[in-house]
Amino acid sequence: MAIESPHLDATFAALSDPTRRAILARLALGEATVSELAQPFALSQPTISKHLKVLEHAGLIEGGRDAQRRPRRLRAEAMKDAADWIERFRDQWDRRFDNLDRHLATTKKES
Amino acid sequence: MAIESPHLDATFAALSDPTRRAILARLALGEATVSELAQPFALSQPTISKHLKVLEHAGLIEGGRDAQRRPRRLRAEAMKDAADWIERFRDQWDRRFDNLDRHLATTKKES
DNA sequence: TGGCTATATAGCCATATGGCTATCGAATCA
DNA sequence: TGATTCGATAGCCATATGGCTATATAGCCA
Repeated sequence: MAIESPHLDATFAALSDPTRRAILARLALGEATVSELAQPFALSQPTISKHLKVLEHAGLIEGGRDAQRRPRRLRAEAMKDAADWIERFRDQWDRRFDNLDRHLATTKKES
Repeated sequence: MAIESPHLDATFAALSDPTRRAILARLALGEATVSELAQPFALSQPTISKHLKVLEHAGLIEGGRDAQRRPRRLRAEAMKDAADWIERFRDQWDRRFDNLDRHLATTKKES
């Protein structure tokens, strides 16, 4: 278990905001410009740009250029480490649910 | 895709700190008291308590009591939603790696 | 060139975060 | 009872975060 990881820090921090998660979800469908990304939100354009910078800093998106547009696209690979980190706990929550199932089954049988 | 989720916010935010991730990793091995949890870190006891509160608020841990001790244990199920959220992108990063593999294979063949 | 469009940057504000020390409260033990 | 131990809480500080408006920059079009 890596004791420190600025990359994980940045990734999880980036994912902790609902606006940024929505942006990532949108980008999963294909690249989009800043104005397209901003459109669903009641937030100013600079605020969206700030969110994009956070996502970029975490490596979760990257930007190209198309004239005066800066289309962003997803870099889903940047989520891999975060996913791996969480997945290590999967057996523990599975086990929990198994126990619950077993418990419910027992309770049912007893009633 | 849920548009808002305070629970996901709190979970990802909790995971964004290396101290807290280390605490979770420790708790994956079994419950532990505050002083046990604090021991590996060069941080004051109140600072650890603050981190524990963040983890508790995210539902990632829970506390019991044993005399004047408050042993914490992991609630790994609380990671499930976060894991599910991330996993939706897995095919995208797999595809990326597949593309890379294919590209490398082609390059190799050509050289 | 001038004006419009797309985006970035600067600067401000309020709140949150992560650290600390000092202190309180509760339980144990001598 | 009094001292000790475990942990929580209060209060302080510096920095980060998420929002805004105003403005700068860059590219396109008339």
